Formats: sequence, structure tokens, C-alpha cells
Amino acid sequence: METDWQQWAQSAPTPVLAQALLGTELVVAGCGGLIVETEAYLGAQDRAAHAYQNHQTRRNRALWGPPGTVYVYQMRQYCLLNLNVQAQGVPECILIRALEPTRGVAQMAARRKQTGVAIANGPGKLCQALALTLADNEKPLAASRLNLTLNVARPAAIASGPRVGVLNKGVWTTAGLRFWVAGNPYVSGISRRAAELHQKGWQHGTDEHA
DNA sequence: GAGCTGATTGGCT
DNA sequence: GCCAATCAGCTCC
Repeated sequence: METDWQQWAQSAPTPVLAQALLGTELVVAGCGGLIVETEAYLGAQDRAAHAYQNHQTRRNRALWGPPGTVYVYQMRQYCLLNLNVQAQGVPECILIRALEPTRGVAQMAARRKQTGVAIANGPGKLCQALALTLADNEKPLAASRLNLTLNVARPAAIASGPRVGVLNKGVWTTAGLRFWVAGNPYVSGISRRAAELHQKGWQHGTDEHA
């Protein structure tokens, strides 16, 4: 049975949905794999989000679209893939950061000119492997090239920690809104030093060391 | 192996 | 002109 993504995207708080995406299979034109890492972005209140203070621009307007809308944007020479969640007009989203390749692996490796874990262990790499571009932006999931299947695999354990590339954003810098499948080798790398910087001021000590 | 740095594109102020 | 939710390669332990 197909998932009603518009409904799903409003069925729980964004961090919960971000965790639910772990173990979900993402397939685009025969290439894809299991989602092993996501980050939650909490809209207008979140200093690290594009939608902070409801600042709407041409680039990020997909965030205000219906739940289940695909939000792709460009960072340097790469594209990053997000899924818009929560009610229309609430600009929260989930960044999909890493995949464990399972389908069309050879083709993805060819696009990336890399093999193994390096095929999709990062948001820019993932989009390159799947050949996602700005042409995929602002489309309802159901009408997009993306094919998602929930719960294809179930993580043995989910780890959480600070998001990547979020510096000097107060409490949002250390908020544990990044989720990954604990121990999975396809999760994107984060340098030890960067991790320590993030951990400064971390009070809850819930960090797992993957 | 870990950390640092340059590359390079597009959007916003 | 500045900044950005990155990546890969190079240096130095």
C-alpha cells in the first residue's frame, strides 16, 4: 500500500519524522538505497534553518508548500535534498544526508566516480549519485521522480547529535537534531575536532560515538 | 588517520 | 561583496 505522504508529513513532530525516515528506501529512476542519516530543521524558530524568522525567498519557497513537497537547493556546486513536513505554511523540513546504496549501485558509482561508502555518505554526494537537480525542487513527493518506501529496514539503534555545519547559532548549534543509524558505515563523516567544537556546551550528554 | 584549506556556484543584502 | 545545511585533496603527525 502506498503511503499518503501529505498525511504522513503531518503525523508527528519533525524530529520524530526525521527518525522515522531512517531505514526508508529512497529510489530515483532505478538508483537508490536506504536512508541512514537525516537532520531536522524546525522552521521559523530555528536559527540554522533557511526558513528562520519566516524569511521567504525564491530559493526556499518550497518550504511553505504542502507537506510532502520535495525541497532541493544548491550549495556550492552541489544540490541538497530535503523533504518539507508539517502543515502548509509551516516551513519545517528534513534534510536527507546519507544513503546505504542498494539499487543501481554501479550507475551511482559511475556518477560519483567513487565506490563503496563514498557513493552517498553526504547530502551533496547523495544528490550527485541520484542525479537530483533543481529540476526536482518544489514537487509533491507523489509527482516527483522520488520513490520512498517506509520501514524497508529498521535501525537496531538510532543515534542523535548536533547538526553538521551549524556554528554560532546558540542553542541550535548543539541541539540534537541530527539522526543516524548507529554504527552504520554509510553515515556521513564528521571530523573529531568538529564534533568536539559542537559538543562544547552540550549539557545532556546523550551523544553516542558512532 | 585526522585536520585544514582551496575550489567554485548561486542567491541575497 | 558576502555567505552558505559541501567535497576532495593535501599536509602533517
